[in-house]
Amino acid sequence: MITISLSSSIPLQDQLVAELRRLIATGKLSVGDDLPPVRQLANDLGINLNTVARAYRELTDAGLLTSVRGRGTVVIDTTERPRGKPNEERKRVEQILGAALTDAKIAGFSESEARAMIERQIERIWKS
Amino acid sequence: MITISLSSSIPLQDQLVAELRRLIATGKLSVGDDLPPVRQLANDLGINLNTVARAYRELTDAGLLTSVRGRGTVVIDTTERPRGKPNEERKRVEQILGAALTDAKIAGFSESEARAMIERQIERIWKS
DNA sequence: CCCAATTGTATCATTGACTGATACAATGGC
DNA sequence: GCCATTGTATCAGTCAATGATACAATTGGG
Repeated sequence: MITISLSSSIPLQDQLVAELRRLIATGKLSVGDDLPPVRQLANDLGINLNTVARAYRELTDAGLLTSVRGRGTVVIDTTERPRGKPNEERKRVEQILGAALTDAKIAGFSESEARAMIERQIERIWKS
Repeated sequence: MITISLSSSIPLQDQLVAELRRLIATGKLSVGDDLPPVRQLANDLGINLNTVARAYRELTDAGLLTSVRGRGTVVIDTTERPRGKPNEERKRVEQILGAALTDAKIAGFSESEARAMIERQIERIWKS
């Protein structure tokens, strides 16, 4: 269900966060669902448990998950759809985004690779 | 002509390479054009001369520039679109994605709104 | 009630990429 | 030949990412 690339230049933690965001955004994970314990997921993916824990922490800080020691990590929010905005403006921005993503696909990038790049850019643009 | 962000999380060298690629791809730099000496450009941008030299070197290795000690750096090819190096390609695509998302933010869209639009485009581009 | 298993968290060390300071080497004009 | 200009090489410092390990809280079985 969750796949990451150990050889990618994209940090493992970022890849994992992107994967989890994708699962939540696409409904593969719903409110109330339990996530695997950090040790189990870390073992399955072949990475350190801290890397998983930090990914969980990042999404917890973002308000998507909640973690309780000894109990586990649960989905508590599935990010909502956008509210109204001028339709033209949305179409324009969406077209630019679509062009950029199309470029990414033509360049040979997979969906998850594109998602990882998107996460990095969102981090840079909205959170720094 | 060349602008980079000192506070960005994207490495300066990568930003500079992307900028130079952009100038070459858009015809702002043509075959035979001289690039600024590494020290001058470094001084203009407020960064280390090595960072500029490494960016030049990267594009030289890619076959777009030629550098001769004591003489300078010149554009020798404007047609090349290397598909070979996934890492370089990734940074190029990431820059385009970043520009699109920056546009979205300037247009007033929130992070979650941007994510929703991204989901829609990914659905369209990769899954249909 | 205890204790052991389970689970997330905190701390410290290591590694590698990025950047910079400085010295070196080649080219060309005078 | 000299020297200013230009790219290159070498070394060091910083920081993010990752990992190894120990700690702390919760749960459930006896």
